[in-house]
Amino acid sequence: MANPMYRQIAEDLREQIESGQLQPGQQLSTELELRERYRASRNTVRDAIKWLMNLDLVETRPGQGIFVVKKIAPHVTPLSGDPGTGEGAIYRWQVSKNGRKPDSTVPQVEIQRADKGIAAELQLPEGTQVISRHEKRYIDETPWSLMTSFYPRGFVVQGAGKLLLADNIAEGAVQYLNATLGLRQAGYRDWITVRAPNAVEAEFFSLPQDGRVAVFENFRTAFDQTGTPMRVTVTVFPTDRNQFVVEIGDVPEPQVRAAADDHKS
Amino acid sequence: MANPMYRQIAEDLREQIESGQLQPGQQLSTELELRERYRASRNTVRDAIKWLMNLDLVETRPGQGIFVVKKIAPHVTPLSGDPGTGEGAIYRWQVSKNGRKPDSTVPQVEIQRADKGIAAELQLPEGTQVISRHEKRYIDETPWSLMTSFYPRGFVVQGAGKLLLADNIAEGAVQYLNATLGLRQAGYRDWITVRAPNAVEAEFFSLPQDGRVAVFENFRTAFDQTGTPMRVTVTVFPTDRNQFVVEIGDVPEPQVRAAADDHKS
DNA sequence: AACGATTTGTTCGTATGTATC
DNA sequence: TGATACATACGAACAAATCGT
Repeated sequence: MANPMYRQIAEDLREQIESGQLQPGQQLSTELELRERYRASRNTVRDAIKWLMNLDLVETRPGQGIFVVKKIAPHVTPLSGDPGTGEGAIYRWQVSKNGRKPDSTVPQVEIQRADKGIAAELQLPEGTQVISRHEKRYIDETPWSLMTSFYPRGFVVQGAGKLLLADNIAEGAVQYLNATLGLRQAGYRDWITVRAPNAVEAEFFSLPQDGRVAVFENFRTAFDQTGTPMRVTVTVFPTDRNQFVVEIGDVPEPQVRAAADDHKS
Repeated sequence: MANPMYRQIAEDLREQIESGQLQPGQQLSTELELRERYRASRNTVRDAIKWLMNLDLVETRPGQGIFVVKKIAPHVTPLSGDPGTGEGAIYRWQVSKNGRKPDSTVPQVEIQRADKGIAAELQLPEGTQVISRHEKRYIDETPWSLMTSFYPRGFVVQGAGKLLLADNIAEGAVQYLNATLGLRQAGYRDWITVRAPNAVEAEFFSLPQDGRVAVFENFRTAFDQTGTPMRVTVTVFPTDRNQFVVEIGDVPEPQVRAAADDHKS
């Protein structure tokens, strides 16, 4: 009696879902049937469903019904590795190594004025022109991440003209900048946050319009051999299909592992 | 007209919040006033408020009113660093370096049977007894993270008896295991996921009971000089107050930086 | 292509409970 | 204690999406 009725209904359905009585993708009873089963009004049943939607356990489809959400098999992105490796090539390799099909759009290249955050990372005055290279990435045809790299505009006049071409740089941007400008990527810093998706991101990733499913935002600042920032890459990953690994020091070959939960009260 | 009324109301209020017209912590008009201002019923106004609550922009306090949420100043946890460093000492150092006050409970020690995930990480059979050391951590009196470390039970009979004491290990667990068992922490792997908090976590961190604010879950597996796992640490961090940095290769001194958003459509 | 049946989405009204000041 | 404000619950009506006939 302590809990309101809609929570009790939600708890009951939750147990059925988490016990596997209701399988992912399976349709549950309609609002009308639930109303009868729990002897509650339609609005109360709907409140229970909303609760479960917030927990990302069910989804509703207008005109069809209520369904247990199908969890997407996550992709694990390694954040550590050879500091001198580029982004594009290693992405495809990492994904296909796991037997999945990577894909990405042709880069969309623009010249923009650096906003405060990008300017600070690149150690340039705010408003300085920078080259922005934007790419949408997919795994098994599903939208997976949005990547945007920013380079100082000066790189182009110094001889790295390919940065302005809307085309994949075959040898990778890191190798290309090394060959043309003698810039060696000596290291990078990743800065990981979680936030609600904006409207564009929600649309692209097919996330609910409200903020239920969050996104990772990773700011990667790459430095050359002199410690000068040479690139900032901002990548957005939905948290429902992305995870990260970092390896520091000597770590043996990774093992296959399963998800685990609730280790400690 | 495309959007339902409650969304339009939510959008209007959202703009006022994000433009700074409504400051964090400030009280909004009451449901009654909003009902009159937007000429909508109370339920429609409440739907708009619910939408903003999902986006974590406002919070409601029964008997008081509706308030713009105060964002908590985030703490940034470095995931990279000396692979041989322990957890407890470096945590306090990292936090106080930023001028904030760290705090943590005395460890709560238990002997548990390893569940599937922990057993796999420690490369032990499922159900093997392990030592669990659980600690609650605070920053500036605010609950900040929940940490649980798991060690093989065998460490105790081999001479590392302090692991069973409900007390902070002054020199740090890593140094202690080195001194007693000759185990050197050669490296570790962090595996980062995001999920909805469970009831206990929501309670401890004062998060809403539904899954609106997610938590990071970091599985850290530490390996000794032979490549054998010696510890698994599971730490849970609310995403609304925690961020991470990883540095790979040569990275210059970090700079103070501000948040940035929406770099690319 | 058109229609009807089913199902969820939005909006209103109303009453009562509970928390805070 | 009373007034105020949000929380829960019921009922009702119409809109919009989907599917099968």
